[in-house]
Amino acid sequence: MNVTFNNRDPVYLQVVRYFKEQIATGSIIAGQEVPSRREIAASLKINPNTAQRAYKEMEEQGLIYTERNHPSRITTDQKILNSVREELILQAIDTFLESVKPINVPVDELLALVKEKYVANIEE
Amino acid sequence: MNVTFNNRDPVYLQVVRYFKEQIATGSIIAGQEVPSRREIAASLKINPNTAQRAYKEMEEQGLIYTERNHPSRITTDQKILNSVREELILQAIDTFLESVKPINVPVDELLALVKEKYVANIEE
DNA sequence: ATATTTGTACTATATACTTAATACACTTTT
DNA sequence: AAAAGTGTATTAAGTATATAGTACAAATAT
Repeated sequence: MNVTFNNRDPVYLQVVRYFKEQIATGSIIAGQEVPSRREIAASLKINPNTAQRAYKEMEEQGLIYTERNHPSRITTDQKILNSVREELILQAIDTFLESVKPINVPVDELLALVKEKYVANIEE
Repeated sequence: MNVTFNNRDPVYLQVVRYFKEQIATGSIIAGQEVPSRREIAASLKINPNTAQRAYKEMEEQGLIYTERNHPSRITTDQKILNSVREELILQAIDTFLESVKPINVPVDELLALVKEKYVANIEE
């Protein structure tokens, strides 16, 4: 379990995002049990209430389900699971393009820079 | 004056960013007078204190300078001015790559999507 | 059966950001 | 000279997020 928090977004949303990333990469799969609220709070060093809030959010988005007083599990709804990866990528691109839009960067310059930094980033 | 705020970042930082974008695109130039705190607060419908905080931040970053009781002006330091565009672009790319890094998207797929969405975004 | 572990709920406090309302010294305009 | 517009500063209050501490019913493990 390896989550690096930023100070910008609410922690509970960053936790949700972490699970989405795990789903997107296939690191966690349909029906799999997720850590309890208290467990994940301890391992991420966050407050159990914050963990609860994250799980509640995931439940509302249909990512996990919970049977009364049983550990929560990743949904088995393949439709939802399959959409996660695309959702994350497209949303990242959207945010990115919105942020550079006001600067009028030519597409070629932009792609070249992204490519360059992508490679550099991997090598780190 | 056309600033669209999001609810994620502090308003004063979004104002700073707006001025950086204007500098990056050459819409405002070295030595140019900027609106007074009260003026920009009125036109952006934000609190004068928030405007003051944004200007104070810009002053600390060397983007504007203020002679006692005179309207603030864009710096004439070309070194600073020239670095703004690159700073904005590289920071956007950095944030973008950080956000997709955990998903392990192949560079080709990523570039293709960025290109596709870039074009689609312009046509809007 | 007892203890531990589930999920869930509630109240209180701390912090960061924003807004609100003034105030003051100095410059420019009238 | 008076009025309006500069930048700057201070204090107070509101909101969202995170933390802290506690509680309870139900399931599981011992």
